[in-house]
Amino acid sequence: MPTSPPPQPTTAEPNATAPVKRVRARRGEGDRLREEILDAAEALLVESADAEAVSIRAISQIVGVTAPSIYRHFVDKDALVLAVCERAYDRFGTYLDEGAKKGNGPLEEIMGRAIAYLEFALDNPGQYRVLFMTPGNKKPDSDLSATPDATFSEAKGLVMMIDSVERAIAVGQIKPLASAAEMSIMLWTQVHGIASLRIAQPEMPWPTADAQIQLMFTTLANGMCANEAVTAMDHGPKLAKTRTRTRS
Amino acid sequence: MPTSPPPQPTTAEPNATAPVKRVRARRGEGDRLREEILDAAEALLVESADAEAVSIRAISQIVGVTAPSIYRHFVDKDALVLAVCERAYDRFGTYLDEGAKKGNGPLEEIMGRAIAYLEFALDNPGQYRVLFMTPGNKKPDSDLSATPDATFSEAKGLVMMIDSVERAIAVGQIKPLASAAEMSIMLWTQVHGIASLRIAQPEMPWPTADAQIQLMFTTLANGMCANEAVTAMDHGPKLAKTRTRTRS
DNA sequence: TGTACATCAGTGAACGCGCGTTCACTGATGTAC
DNA sequence: TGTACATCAGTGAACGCGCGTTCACTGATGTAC
Repeated sequence: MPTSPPPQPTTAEPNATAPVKRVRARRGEGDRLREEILDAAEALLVESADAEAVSIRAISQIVGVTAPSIYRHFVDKDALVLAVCERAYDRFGTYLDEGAKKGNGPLEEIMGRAIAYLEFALDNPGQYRVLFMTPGNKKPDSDLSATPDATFSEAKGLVMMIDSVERAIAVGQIKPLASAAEMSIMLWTQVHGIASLRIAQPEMPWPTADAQIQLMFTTLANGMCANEAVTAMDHGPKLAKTRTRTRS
Repeated sequence: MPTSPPPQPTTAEPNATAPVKRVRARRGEGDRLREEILDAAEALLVESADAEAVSIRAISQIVGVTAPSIYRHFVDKDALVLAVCERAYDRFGTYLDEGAKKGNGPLEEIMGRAIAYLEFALDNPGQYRVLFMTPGNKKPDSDLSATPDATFSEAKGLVMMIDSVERAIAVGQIKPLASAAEMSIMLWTQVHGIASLRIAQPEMPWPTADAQIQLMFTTLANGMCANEAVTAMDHGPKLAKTRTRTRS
């Protein structure tokens, strides 16, 4: 049974208009604000994909609450951003899984995953940016060194991809040009390349995303070079002097 | 003939030690500080590839000058950052051209360019980040709409790449799976994918950059799928409902 | 050669701003007796 | 059923900080006479 709204203090209208006039959460409903804060933070992240333009004050204003009340739900700003990322990351993972489920057979799973990846990234450029285009502390530092192999298994999507590739190789759908892990990473970097360049340089006259991913598939399927040209490609290390840049 | 240093006010040592004690530039040498400012700004950009942690104050401190003197050389911070980017962009372009020159024949030019691209990106992650991993105003907005086709011709490296691909197709080294422009963009996104993911996620246990680009070449050369699997790849549009995201 | 003066590279103090965060508080809600 | 009280969601004022930028200035350098 809905309780009657509390009388407004002194301001003009008692109920509607004005900046929303939040109804204060009930005793057990503390988590409601928490979710609203996350929503607002994510919204800010999306519209101004612009770095950390997201501020505690802006978030609190959207939610219709004062800045300090955020600290009742998150110990500090980092914790908030982390929570936003985790939520987005989870949704991303779920979306990829759904994409994979659409196909039957490992090759179609892989394609489904790649397509879902690109869809999610282009539909959620702000989230994609913080998750995959920005260096640094998405996860608390302690976690990183905690489990040595966790770095990759944390990237759950990649693990699933490796699994699909292994099966595709076993079934004979994919040539084992390298280990399943290396090939999965290649697929990841390729689709990430499309997504991230489009996001970072939206003003460029790109082909449609569809054309791009189709060309990627076609090239993977057919190979790009005439046979007599292939020999040109086989000589030792390609990169000179480059510092490794892994585990800086 | 070196003029004798001016007497120090009251502080301890008259000449050495202490934070460097800049010699003030001569009459015509105003541009010396300008270059030093650019160097410092770029250095900051590199070491803290972390967004715009670069501040006027930090720059001026490195150069050994007070903050306001920067405004004698750049009208505001945006102009400074823009100048840093332009300088880096020029160097990048030069480096790519050198990489291309090493090979003979269009296919080797393409590979040389791709390899140089990855080298530059991994050796200059800070610069690469601002140039290709961060959305927004690298160029003054006016320029963007000025010349309609300038958006791509501004990306000089891509234009050169398209040229190489055209020649490679003409010579029969590359199969025309799509237009030269589309294929060039694909090559760009692929190598960007490798570079940008390594830069954004340095803590991941990546294969060596060399292994990655070799696998990319190999895959482009050979195709990745067994022939009987290829048919699975040919069906209409792949992406659902994704908003176009170009020219937002 | 000597002096007065214009030039101009760089200074030092200050501005207003938005930020993350703290602190003591208010007042509605539910509970114990 | 009625009252006193603990709980706890949210407030309002204030903090210190680093930022980009401005302003009037200083004082060495080069030039004109």
